[in-house]
Amino acid sequence: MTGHPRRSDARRNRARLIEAATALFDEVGVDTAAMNDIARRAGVGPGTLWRHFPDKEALTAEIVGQSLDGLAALAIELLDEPESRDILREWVSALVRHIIRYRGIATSYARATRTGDGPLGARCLAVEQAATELLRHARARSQARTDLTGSELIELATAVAWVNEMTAPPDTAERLLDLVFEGLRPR
Amino acid sequence: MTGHPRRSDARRNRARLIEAATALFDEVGVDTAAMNDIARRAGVGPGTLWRHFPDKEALTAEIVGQSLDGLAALAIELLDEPESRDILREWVSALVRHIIRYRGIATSYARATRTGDGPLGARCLAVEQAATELLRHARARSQARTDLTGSELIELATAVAWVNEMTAPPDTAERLLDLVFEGLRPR
DNA sequence: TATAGTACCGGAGTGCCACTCCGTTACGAC
DNA sequence: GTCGTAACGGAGTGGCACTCCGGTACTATA
Repeated sequence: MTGHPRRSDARRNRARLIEAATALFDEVGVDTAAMNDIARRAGVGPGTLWRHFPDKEALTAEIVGQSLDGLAALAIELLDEPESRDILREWVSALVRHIIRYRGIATSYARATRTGDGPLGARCLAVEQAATELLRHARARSQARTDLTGSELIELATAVAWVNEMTAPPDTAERLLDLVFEGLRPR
Repeated sequence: MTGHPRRSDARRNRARLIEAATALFDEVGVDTAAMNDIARRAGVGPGTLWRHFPDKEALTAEIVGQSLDGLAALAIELLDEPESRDILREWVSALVRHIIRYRGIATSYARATRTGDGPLGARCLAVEQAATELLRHARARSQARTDLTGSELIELATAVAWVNEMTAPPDTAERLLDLVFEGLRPR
């Protein structure tokens, strides 16, 4: 599946590109970071960047993918935790923090989750499955309404992350999550 | 404040530009519509478009502003309705539908609401005030939790509208609004 | 360890975008 | 009618994601 092993310079350049992109994404956000800047920072020509990653989303997926996989793994860990903890809420918080970490990524997520294809698509589906699993667990403990689906949960989490990206204060997200979980009506 | 009356050709071109932009925004969405295309459709040079509207957001504000004002007005109307109706929920639905109507507008809204300046800013502040007023009304009738603020309500509505823009089915919004209003927990 | 074959590289180039500048046109005050 | 100037048209700019191709350098083979 992975085909022939790549040439040594190709491997080296790929590593440099990922390193440069990670740094730039952290500094200025995914949507602001220009592909040419990433290439220059990696000490590599633009053409090289585009050969390694066919479009910007592919590069983004490479950078962000690992921590996305981490979210699916976190769900499995949490399912083994003691009963008392509200693991659904904890996991959604982690998801939102993850999206916020890379500014400008919420849009890519939403699109990838919807279509399910592209380099991000598969990972987003895995995250959605994790959500469904956590939801089943939470429902059994009366911590979530029974008609709520995994994709709805993801959609709301993504939406909260997006609006938090837009509005300056970064602690808004937790408050909004509280509102979404408990509802806008009085209890 | 409005200065000298404009020349006749200037007034005519401005009207044509607004007409063309409205049509194109409706057809392809605000973010996809290119300024040059709007100018060509209006039968006007690009320079003319840019003199009338200093940037794309100014044009957007002009097109979208009227229905935004309509939302503030709608709030006042609703406050006179009979007690039985859930006017907060109705108004938020209208807000979300309004944002969805022009694809790609949620981002501009979120930014304008946050900063409060720019041509959209003032109108967004008015909408936020309307939300605060409706919230006061709803709180008195136990239809909203007491610690919910107008800006939080707007943020959540904008977030739902945005995620609905991203995910294809346009009827998602009402379902997500239901979830947000009632909460993800069992009642 | 020289050489050939080719995987890979560098960077100029493309098309589209929002946005600017300036020489020219035509409106309307007199 | 004529003149000052508001307003116009459109070529131009810089930055973006993305492409193409002539040249470079890695590695399999001897």
